[in-house]
Amino acid sequence: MEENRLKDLYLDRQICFLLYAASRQATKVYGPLLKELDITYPQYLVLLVLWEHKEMKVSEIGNLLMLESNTLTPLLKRLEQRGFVFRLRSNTDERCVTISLTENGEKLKSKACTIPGKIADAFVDDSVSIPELQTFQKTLAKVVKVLHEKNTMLADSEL
Amino acid sequence: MEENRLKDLYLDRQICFLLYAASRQATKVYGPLLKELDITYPQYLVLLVLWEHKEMKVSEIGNLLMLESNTLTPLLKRLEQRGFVFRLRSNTDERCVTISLTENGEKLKSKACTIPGKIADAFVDDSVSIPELQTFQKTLAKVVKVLHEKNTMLADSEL
DNA sequence: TTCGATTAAATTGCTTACGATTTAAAATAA
DNA sequence: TTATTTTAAATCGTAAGCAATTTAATCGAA
Repeated sequence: MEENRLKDLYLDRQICFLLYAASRQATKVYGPLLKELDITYPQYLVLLVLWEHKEMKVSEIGNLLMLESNTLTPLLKRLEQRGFVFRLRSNTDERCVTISLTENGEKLKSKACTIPGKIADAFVDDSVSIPELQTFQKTLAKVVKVLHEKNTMLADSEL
Repeated sequence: MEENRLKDLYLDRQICFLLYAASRQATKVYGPLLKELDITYPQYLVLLVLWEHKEMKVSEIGNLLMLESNTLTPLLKRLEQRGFVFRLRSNTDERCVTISLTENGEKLKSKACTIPGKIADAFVDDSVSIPELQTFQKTLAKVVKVLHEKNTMLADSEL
């Protein structure tokens, strides 16, 4: 009985470890590609948001990436120092900071557009078919949603 | 044509971002549970390995968790300072360091055995069925394997 | 046996992550 | 209007991660 529970502790059957490992391995696949642009994976994610939306508040970027200002502010300052983005405190609401792309930041988009294809190639393998990956992605999206809701619910209940 | 490729850049359809988000959200679910033991998630993973294997070299832990000494050494030193593990340089091969549990480290296991059940509950939801999660876990394991092989292959080819 | 390659950990430097707190502005209530 | 609360970023401290390098021990071929 108790022994059954202890078995659950074993590493190999834990979905959370697999997510943790998958995330790090996936990020590592980006390594050589992002190195050519001299940016990191989280920086790439922020740029993806800006390439799509042109201009966003820090909190809006945070909502999309599920990151908060304690992570984003230093990251955005680094992107600003590199000359990829502007950080401008809003006139209408001085609490907010609007992030927008510089010309160089905009230019990076054309260099980055070959990346998704190359990444997709890394996932395709004899052992994992495309339809399997599509099903996988759907469940993954639901898992993210469920966990995120659980976490934000928990955080709210503490106020 | 080109525009098609650019669409791929958009965030919402990228499996890598979902993995990145899922990993962080999953770790966050552990938060309150691990806080009671006063350990972090990566520390918990190392302890899982030791609870199962009693005694392991740093590199063996690294193989299981896909982490290297640059991450593990500081983490293990922290576990040592807290009195959960011993770090002992091997007599037969002084390059290796053997990690083993202290009595306190062993004791933590009984406190931790309720964690997996509680985590599993967080994944279960109306929108994600148990069979769906099982299928998901199988693909996830394959994805980790494929990506990891790709990364280590890439690293080896650079020597 | 000896010297060059390999291996295991550790170290260095930098960038995330994130809990907790702080600061300042805006919204709301009194 | 004024006081209180809420909100958005920023700040602080700590712990991962990881590329690149270093240190020291072992292996292996000449």
